Amino acid sequence: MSWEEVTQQQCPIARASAVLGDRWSLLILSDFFLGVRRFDDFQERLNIPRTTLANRLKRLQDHGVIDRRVYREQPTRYEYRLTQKGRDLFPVITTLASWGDKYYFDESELPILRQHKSCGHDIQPVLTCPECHEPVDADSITVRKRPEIPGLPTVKRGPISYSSM
Amino acid sequence: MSWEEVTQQQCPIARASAVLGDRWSLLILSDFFLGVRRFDDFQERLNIPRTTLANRLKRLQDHGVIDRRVYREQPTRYEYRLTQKGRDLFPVITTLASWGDKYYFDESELPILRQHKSCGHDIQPVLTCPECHEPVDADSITVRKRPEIPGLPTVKRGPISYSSM
DNA sequence: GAGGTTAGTCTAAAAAATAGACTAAGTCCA
DNA sequence: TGGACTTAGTCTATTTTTTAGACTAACCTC
Repeated sequence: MSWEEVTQQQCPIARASAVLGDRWSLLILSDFFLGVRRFDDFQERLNIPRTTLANRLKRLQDHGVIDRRVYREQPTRYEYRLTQKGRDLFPVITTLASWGDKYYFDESELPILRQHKSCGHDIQPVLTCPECHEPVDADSITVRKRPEIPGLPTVKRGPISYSSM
Repeated sequence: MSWEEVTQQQCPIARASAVLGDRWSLLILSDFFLGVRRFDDFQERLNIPRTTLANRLKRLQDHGVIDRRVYREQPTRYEYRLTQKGRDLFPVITTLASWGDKYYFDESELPILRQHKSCGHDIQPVLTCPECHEPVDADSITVRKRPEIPGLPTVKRGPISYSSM
């Protein structure tokens, strides 16, 4: 099974991995959320090989996560911007950063601080239920496959559980 | 700059990418949250090359995200389990799944449904401020570098903004 | 006209991923 | 006793991807 086929599966994580599943894409995205937009800025900040950066930006564009726009004529220069689809990755980057903060840094030594504009606190955002507003974690959620729908592909990778503990 | 060096940076996303930044790790993690624990089950569900799977499980172990335990003697058989550090990746996998659901599936055709045990609703969890409980997105957060601390490495990849719009 | 800026491309070498056969140490069945 | 099955991997050769770093194009500034 080729990587193309894997990422075409009936699985949102597979689709997302087609876009973000490599060494650099999460770091590039993270830099986008820190305001970076230009090729050479990404290249210098990340120390990413130029060829690889060009390929990654191309892929993010192809998937509609960023777009490229002219910011100066003569000579024509381009910069990259997050699309709405790209901005919607904010929760992913943020929860990943919180996890990294928790396991790799002391609380007093966090490299980047995130302040909630409206209330003024430095925060690590939490995942909550949109219906009852309680925090949710792995134990508070039950996953299940959607019922088979005629005409739609079968969900092959649903939840399982082993009989033994 | 080697990948080892990149992932050693003063940046939580870099540290996280050292663990998860590749084609397969997010998919493997996702399967862990669906209850999968055994080598052959991962291999069959994901169609991942056996060598690659062995390497990934090893890396996740090395980083303390999963551990390997005996579940049967004679012959000795091992299975893998998420550690607390691994379970703490739940928000990352969940927000990534929500993003994939939003952009790659119709609402009525989501492959996997997540039900909040306590309130019973099928939900897409939302990111909120732990202080004021409002939802947060990219626009509601201000990022800044931590002040320099003597004895600690400088934060090289802080937020930037360009003068022009 | 020398040097700088910017967004890339090109090439050869190194590293990583892949397919698929193979292994070890047992079990289960007849 | 032998044959098929189970399970968690390893081994090897090939293909794909990544990498370092030089180079380019088209303009600007001094």
